[in-house]
Amino acid sequence: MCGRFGFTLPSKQAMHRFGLDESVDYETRKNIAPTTFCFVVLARAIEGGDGFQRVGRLLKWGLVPSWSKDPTIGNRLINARSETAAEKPSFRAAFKRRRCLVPATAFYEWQKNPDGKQPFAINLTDQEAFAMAGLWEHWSAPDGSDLFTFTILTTEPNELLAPIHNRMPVILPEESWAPWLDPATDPKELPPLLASFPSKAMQAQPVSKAVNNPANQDF
DNA sequence: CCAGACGTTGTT
DNA sequence: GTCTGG
DNA sequence: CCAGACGTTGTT
DNA sequence: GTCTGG
Repeated sequence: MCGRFGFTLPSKQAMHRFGLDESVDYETRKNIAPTTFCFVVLARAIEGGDGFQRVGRLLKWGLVPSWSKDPTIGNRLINARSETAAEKPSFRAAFKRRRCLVPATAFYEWQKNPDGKQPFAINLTDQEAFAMAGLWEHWSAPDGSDLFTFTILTTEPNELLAPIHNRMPVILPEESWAPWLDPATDPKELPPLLASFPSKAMQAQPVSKAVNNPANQDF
């Protein structure tokens, strides 16, 4: 799965890396936990024209369905299975029209062994920032305020991740970013985008258990 | 018709 | 054990 | 994902 | 919101 990740690319460079037309400033973080506001990339329709622009936004990690009465459901919907998200009531509306990229420079997985759990950091061998596949949603609070949330899609682990964990986040190759973001993409074209990323371009290293505490940013 | 559920992970 | 919060 | 909290009554 | 179950 993906319950923790890091994103250390500064705002200005992220605009270039992800081809953004508009964005927001944020603090880089090595240790990003669920329920916090995170930098995501989504599509915004061009007014009076065709197509869309890519915009950067800060959304809360943990998807709250628009019909939910209790927004704390988001604490448990930090991931969505890519195999079933198109059908699940909590995710299907977002899967159709509100897909997003979740930029990261690493994600963390915990490997169970006889001594306990060993955290691993996984990133791209070339150290580039990458994009995890996400879904976002809008929830209106009873008091009229708005809450924008997102979740990260998961898939089968590749050869690198299999010894560590039984799920991994969906990582989108660059050529998949546009069709994933485009609300007009034919739904039939989406499942092939969600395959496990090739392990040859990735590396995993054990890291300090200091990562366990979301308050720790240095380890 | 209304009421109630709607999710993921991992562990057992 | 199970839930909430970061 | 992990960390941290969790509750009532009655008695001392 | 939408589906399932009674």
